[in-house]
Amino acid sequence: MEAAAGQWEEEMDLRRGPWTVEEDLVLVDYIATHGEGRWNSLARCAGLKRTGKSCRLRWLNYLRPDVRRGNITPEEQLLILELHSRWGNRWSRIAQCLPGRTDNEIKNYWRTRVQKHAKQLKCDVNSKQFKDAMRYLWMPRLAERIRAASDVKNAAAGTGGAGIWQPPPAAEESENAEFRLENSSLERSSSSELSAVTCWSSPPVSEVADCHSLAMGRSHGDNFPSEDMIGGCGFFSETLPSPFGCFNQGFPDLEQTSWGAGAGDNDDDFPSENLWTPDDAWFLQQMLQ
DNA sequence: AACGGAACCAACCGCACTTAT
DNA sequence: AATAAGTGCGGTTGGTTCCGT
Repeated sequence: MEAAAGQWEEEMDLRRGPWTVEEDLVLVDYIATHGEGRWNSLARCAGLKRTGKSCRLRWLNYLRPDVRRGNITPEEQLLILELHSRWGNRWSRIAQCLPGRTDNEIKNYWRTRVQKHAKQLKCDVNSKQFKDAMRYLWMPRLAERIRAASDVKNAAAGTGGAGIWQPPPAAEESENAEFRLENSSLERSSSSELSAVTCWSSPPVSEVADCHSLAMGRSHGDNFPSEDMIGGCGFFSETLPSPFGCFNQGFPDLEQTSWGAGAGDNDDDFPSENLWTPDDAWFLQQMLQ
């Protein structure tokens, strides 16, 4: 039977490339009736000239009813940055914490938006410099935006103060809680917008300093960050203790860095605002001194 | 209006791991 | 126990869209 499946794939003139509406309908109908799984036989039985892999990918990334489409919200951006700092390129794991988002979507977001900003800073996206810039500039700024937006919303609604988004719990705790959006203060409103508010702040020096000893001596190469590192630190584990300990390995030549986003930078991370401002340059200069 | 480059994203590929035979 | 098939994941590619010139 299994051998027959392989033979079938060889003999069939398998389609590749973008899916047609007809193919989507066939796949959705078939899964609605028979359920998902056993993708190779599913593809065959449904009469789709696609590999099982292709069907699975199409279903998971696009056709599944709970897939969220549309722009990544600031709250989601913040969560992605935070989780990536913990887990590295564990896209599927990160995606589990953002209901409705797929690993592919998050991966694409990272590769396009985040790496673009790294490029602006003329440093590698995995470099310590960039991670610190994210941590001490980008993330607080995102949090501030979220908070400001919420303040406006609350003022309009006449509701009370915003909740505070605490730094994610220690990994041991979060392994269970997984700080999913739906269970956190980032809960979605019925208008499908994230209603709650967050207040991000840099970790206290002492807290991160505790992590430092664990983080030291480890390279970012293999399986970064390691599980024990996560468990031991809990929060922002792999950085140096304080903002003033950052960038001490040298930041790209600030004079030559294009702090403003380039032409055509219209992404919604900072609408009508550049990510790296001259103020940031000053801030980083102070750190380097 | 046309062109070119950048950005975006759906889909594919290869590999590793798990499960079934 | 060995092998094949199924599944999941991260990396990469290529087509499309957007935007500035």
